[in-house]
Amino acid sequence: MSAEERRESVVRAALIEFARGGYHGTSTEAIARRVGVSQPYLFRLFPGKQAIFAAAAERCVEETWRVFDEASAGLSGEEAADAMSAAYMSLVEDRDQLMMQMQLYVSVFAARAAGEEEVGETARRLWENLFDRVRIRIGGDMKGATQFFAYGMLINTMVALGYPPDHRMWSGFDGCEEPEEPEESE
Amino acid sequence: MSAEERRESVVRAALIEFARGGYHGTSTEAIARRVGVSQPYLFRLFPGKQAIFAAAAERCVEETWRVFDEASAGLSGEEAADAMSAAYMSLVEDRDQLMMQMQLYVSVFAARAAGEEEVGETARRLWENLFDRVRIRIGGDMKGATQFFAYGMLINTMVALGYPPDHRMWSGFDGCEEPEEPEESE
DNA sequence: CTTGATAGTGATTGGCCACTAACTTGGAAG
DNA sequence: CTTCCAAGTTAGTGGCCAATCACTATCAAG
Repeated sequence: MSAEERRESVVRAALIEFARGGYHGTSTEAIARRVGVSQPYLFRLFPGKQAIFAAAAERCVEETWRVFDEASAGLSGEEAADAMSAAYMSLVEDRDQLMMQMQLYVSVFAARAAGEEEVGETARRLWENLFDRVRIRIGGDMKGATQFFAYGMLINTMVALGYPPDHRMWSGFDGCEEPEEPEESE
Repeated sequence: MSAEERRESVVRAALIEFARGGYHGTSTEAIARRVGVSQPYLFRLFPGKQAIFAAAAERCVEETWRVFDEASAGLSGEEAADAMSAAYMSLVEDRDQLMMQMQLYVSVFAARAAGEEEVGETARRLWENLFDRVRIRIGGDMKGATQFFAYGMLINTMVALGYPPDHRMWSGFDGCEEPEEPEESE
């Protein structure tokens, strides 16, 4: 297998492992095992653990846009927004994709707290890119895009906590009806 | 200083450190240094690192509710929602509070991925508790509460990425006007 | 057959870190 | 003054983990 192909499979494996363990909670050993390769070989393909994480994070964002793009191809405005919402909802099945996003966010914060502000700049560029592409697809206004991403982030959170799809906590999304009486004592 | 008082200061220090480094990225040494105490003494006050993290996480959720409760005391409906939104926005200044939340979410996911589903159950109880108290305060409907939390999660994300308060990416929130032309080429 | 490049492994190491054990200090009660 | 307990420390240990080094295997070109 060529080095380039190996790198590709490393990125895929790393995305899964980092999504579950976070940067510090994931050993290069675990990634290597998932790839089916020895641990030292990772350091031939990438300069270090950080580089593997960065590659996985970038892949994660790219992939998210790919899902949105495919789902909303040829559409615009409300229709595009609905299509992308549905697509994101379907990503709930692929928890690792969603969790890698959150790992990216917290890792960026950690890097910034440690004084590495360039990491923050790179990450913001990536994020704004995704945000603006979605925004343009749904018609261009900030309010709509902001709302779209807001619900997306809540979905991420609820997936992290492990709410099953039929749980009452999902009932406040889009077209769901109210399942219970709002009158309760505190 | 009594053991109980020490425990209190450990929880405060741990919240800050864990917020920045995550569970695995934070050493007990760092927490002890912030408290101003030797590292082994932490293990007299708590059974282990996990317990310190759990205490910090619980504190974080409690504190969040305290902020909401204070801000919206005596109010209800729209007024309560607006007051709590403003309060949460002001929490942006206290990044550690917000980031500890995200760390809690990703840690819960990690625990669940490792097979410890009880952690997930506990966390969901905590979260639902907060959610429902907010929901009742703003009038009881799921849709409103869901929207409230959705924007909250987006705020967390943008704080993690380090967007300054006057950045254009904040312009899609509440009463902000559109600052630029939406017509752009992709 | 040899030469060289590319893919890959095994053994190791130095550093960090959670946690333990054994010791010290200070103050209040009798 | 002594006794005792609670608060706190110093020194250590075993385990994990990123990264390095030296080595092997395969294959294609000359």
